Amino acid sequence: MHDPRVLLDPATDAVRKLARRGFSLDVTALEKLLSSRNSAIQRGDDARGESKRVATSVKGAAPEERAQLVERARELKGVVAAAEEEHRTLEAELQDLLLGIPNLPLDELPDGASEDDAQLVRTWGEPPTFDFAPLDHVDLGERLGILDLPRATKLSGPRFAVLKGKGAALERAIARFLLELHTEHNGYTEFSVPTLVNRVSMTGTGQLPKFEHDLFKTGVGETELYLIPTAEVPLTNLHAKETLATEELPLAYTAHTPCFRSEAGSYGRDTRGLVRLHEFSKVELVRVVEAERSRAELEVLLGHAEAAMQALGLAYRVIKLPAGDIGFSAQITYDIEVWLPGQQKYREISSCSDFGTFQARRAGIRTKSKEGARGFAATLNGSGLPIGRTLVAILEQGQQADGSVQIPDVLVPYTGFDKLS
RNA sequence: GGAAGCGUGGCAGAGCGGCCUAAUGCACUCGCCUUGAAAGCGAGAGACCCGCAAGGGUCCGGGGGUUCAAAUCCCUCCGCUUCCGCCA
Repeated sequence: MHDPRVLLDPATDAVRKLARRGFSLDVTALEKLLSSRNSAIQRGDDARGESKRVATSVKGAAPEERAQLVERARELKGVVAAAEEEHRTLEAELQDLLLGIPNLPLDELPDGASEDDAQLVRTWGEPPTFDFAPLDHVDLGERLGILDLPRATKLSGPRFAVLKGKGAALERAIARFLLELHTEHNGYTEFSVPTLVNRVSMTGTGQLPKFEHDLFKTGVGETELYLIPTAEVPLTNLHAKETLATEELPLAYTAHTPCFRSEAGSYGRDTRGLVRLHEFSKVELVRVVEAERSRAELEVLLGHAEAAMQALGLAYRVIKLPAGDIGFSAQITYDIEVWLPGQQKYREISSCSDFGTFQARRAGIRTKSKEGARGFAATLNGSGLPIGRTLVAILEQGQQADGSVQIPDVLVPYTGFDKLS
């Protein structure tokens, strides 16, 4: 969420920036709403102040004076109530408006709104070449007997997966490897968090109110809870409505959780295999930092995600998304795309974003320096990595002529085997 | 699910409907003292909102009500604790 005064400051250049991502900001409406809200607050404050003074003077007043004072106090009570009511209404309107305005893309982002407009940052590793026709992960997985999609559909429907035997073991191994990499080498603290969260938490990170249709929701009696689409939600909201001392920043948190996505609007895309599921698991990285440091911290975060790719020996490239293609809460996003021989394409495997203070304002994550300076924190997050897509890449990049799959060396201590056959 | 109790400042803990602008202690910050520290003494200090500022307003778990006036009375919701029941 934006600070309306900053948004309206011409120096912010908000209208142009938001237009780059296809959002048209109605400055006049916002200005009008803000100033009427402020004057309602002022009127209420003034009346309440007088009301208090009058109430205090009632006690020692002479009887005839007293009646007059009480009369005046009754009047003021009405004024206060009216001003408060007006404030409440306008405040709600203002919040609705502000909650629907996306973050401002940084100027360094390329123009455009499609994947094709992304800017290539670098590539790492050689896409493997094969002297045979490489299979995709579904064919590989089924031949190896580690993947059972028909039964997943029987259990839950399309876009679910069942892994079996060494497939399940490999999934577990990937998760353990990633967690240990990030906790032992990259300085992250591991958390185990709820995967069902309330509406406030979903609003704090920006999934709500705009993207309700992307979420799975549960309802039992009066209780409504949402299934998290990413551990970003619980990890970032851990510090909602808290003031953090700047000395304890940056915070670096990780968690391995299931993620649930409705995938509304992606009908027909990636219907095959493990690439796009309603439920998958992911090791997520979250950083909470001082506002001025957020851009630099994004490079740090990206480095941690890349370190995982490199340790696994997976060929990938990094792209900077164009202004029109970044998520609602982000001000800049890098995607890591892994080479998938089965598709002969680079496909997204990790998204690393800097949210600036956008989420912190919504969630109320404040900072206070030793000198007493107060502000909002900046938040960042990135996948480090999603287990399913990583498994896809390992299968496809590691496949051999005989249909077996070579397991990356770093995973062998966790799997206990170095080959799927 | 049933019963009872409790929610006050960073923590602990007072608080007859109006002098609560919330006592006191601990912790904290800054002085004095000291070679340095501790102790002692003195002073100070919260958060949020409106305002360029001066300043004003709000905050005793949340919301509502009674009253000229609520931390204090009433209702309701939430959370915590204890006992019972149930349960992995």
